[in-house]
Amino acid sequence: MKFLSEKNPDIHRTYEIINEGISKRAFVVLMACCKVLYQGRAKSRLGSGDRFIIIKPDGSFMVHQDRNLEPVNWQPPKSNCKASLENGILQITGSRRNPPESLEVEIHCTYMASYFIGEDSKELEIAGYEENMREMVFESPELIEEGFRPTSREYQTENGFIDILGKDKNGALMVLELKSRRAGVNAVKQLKKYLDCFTDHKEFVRGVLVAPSVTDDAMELLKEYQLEFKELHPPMELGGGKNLTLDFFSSS
Amino acid sequence: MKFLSEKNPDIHRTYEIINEGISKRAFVVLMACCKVLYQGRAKSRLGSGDRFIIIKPDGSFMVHQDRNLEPVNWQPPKSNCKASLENGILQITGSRRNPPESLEVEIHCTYMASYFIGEDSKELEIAGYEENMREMVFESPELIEEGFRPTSREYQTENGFIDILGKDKNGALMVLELKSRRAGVNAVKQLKKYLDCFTDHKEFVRGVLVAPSVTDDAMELLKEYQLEFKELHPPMELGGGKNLTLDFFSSS
DNA sequence: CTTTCAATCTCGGGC
DNA sequence: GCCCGAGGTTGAAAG
Repeated sequence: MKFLSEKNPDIHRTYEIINEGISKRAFVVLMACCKVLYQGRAKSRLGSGDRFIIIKPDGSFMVHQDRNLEPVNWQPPKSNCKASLENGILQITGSRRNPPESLEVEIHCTYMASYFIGEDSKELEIAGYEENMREMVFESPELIEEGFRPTSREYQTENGFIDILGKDKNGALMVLELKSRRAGVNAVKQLKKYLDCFTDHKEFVRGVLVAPSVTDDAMELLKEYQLEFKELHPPMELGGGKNLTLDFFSSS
Repeated sequence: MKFLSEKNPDIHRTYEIINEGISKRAFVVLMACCKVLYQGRAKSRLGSGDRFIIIKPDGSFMVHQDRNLEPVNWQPPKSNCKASLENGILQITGSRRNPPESLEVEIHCTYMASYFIGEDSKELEIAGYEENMREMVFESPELIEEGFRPTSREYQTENGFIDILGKDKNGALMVLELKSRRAGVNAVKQLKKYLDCFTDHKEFVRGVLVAPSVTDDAMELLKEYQLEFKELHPPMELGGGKNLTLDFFSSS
């Protein structure tokens, strides 16, 4: 890991460090007093204050305040980040063509300027998504109910894609809408829309909302529409089959 | 701005810096080789690599890789962040009760450890759909009231930018605050702040909140401050992003 | 390239 | 506190 970090660099030195970091495709990090202007999909302005600025090697560009998880302003990966120093004014500009937009950060004073060239080849392994739930239901249909047989996933209707289509033990058609987290009224409305595609169907079609839980409003709406709810939690198992919790911190 | 930054601190020193930073409610920043485990709404694992770690005073906790805008793992504001050093293993844990979840970062080696205590009182001012409303009012001032003449938009005061400044048919100054959605008490307070910039003005200054509707609380506050409300709906959106793109090209 | 949709979405506002 | 809707959503996958 190569890196450089300086405290209280002046404007010119800050300019040098930023350029060096960007040209070396490093992780550039500043703590500085700045003001920010964004123009593009919308338009925003942020007055002067102390903030944290990050430029990643992939072109991601962020300005973080001391609050909130999200950056107050940003540019996505692949944006073109450049520093400029004109008439004694230091500015970092991140821009892109499609959509046309730019983020301008004017730096008044730098407390710390750094860049890092690190190594990180690991990718995140994650579980607990709706897709994991879909797989689980296909592999173990009895989790929905005894005798359930899924026939197709992502079944296309004129009102969108049905998560899972199947039949119950009596041969009645079942439409499943899956949610990986607590489901609200929107999920019920979505399910209802799918069922509306089967109004000309001869027999009764069952609609089932499958989620770890539902809001009270959603449960009421389910009853009103004569739909069902099946409690099911998304699987939380990571690949490899190892016992993650026990092995994780003792394995290195 | 107070801050501290050290290069290549050992595990014990890193532990001290993190604790000091958190206890002082500072912006804590690390560049370190680490591995990460998350368990809660979902579950994830990230093997060892060089990453950037941020703990904000509000409890926001992030782990950034050298790619992507979003952190690879995180905990939202108000999470409880603590460092622990046991059996020579340094770990930062961010957790919360509702929903129950935790993020554990095990640090193997630190390249840089810092904390910053900055000042930043400014809030982001953003103009999206409000922008269209402003244009509409400028083109058809009679929508506000008969005889209204807008004089300037984005008028700068020490308390921020006034959406529209103008005069009524009697020549009295009018400060307009636009909201594209139902306005709450915050909008009223904002308007009041702008009016406070005119306390030394000889004549009475009218403050008008322009929005499709207001909450009851906001309406009460308006009366208390002797401010006015004008119902106005934002222009029908014809695919906001595309409009913006077209404007961008035709104006340059 | 565009379109679509889930997300540990986040964030703010109302209730 | 829960719930709902918006977002410069982001990001990934599929067409």
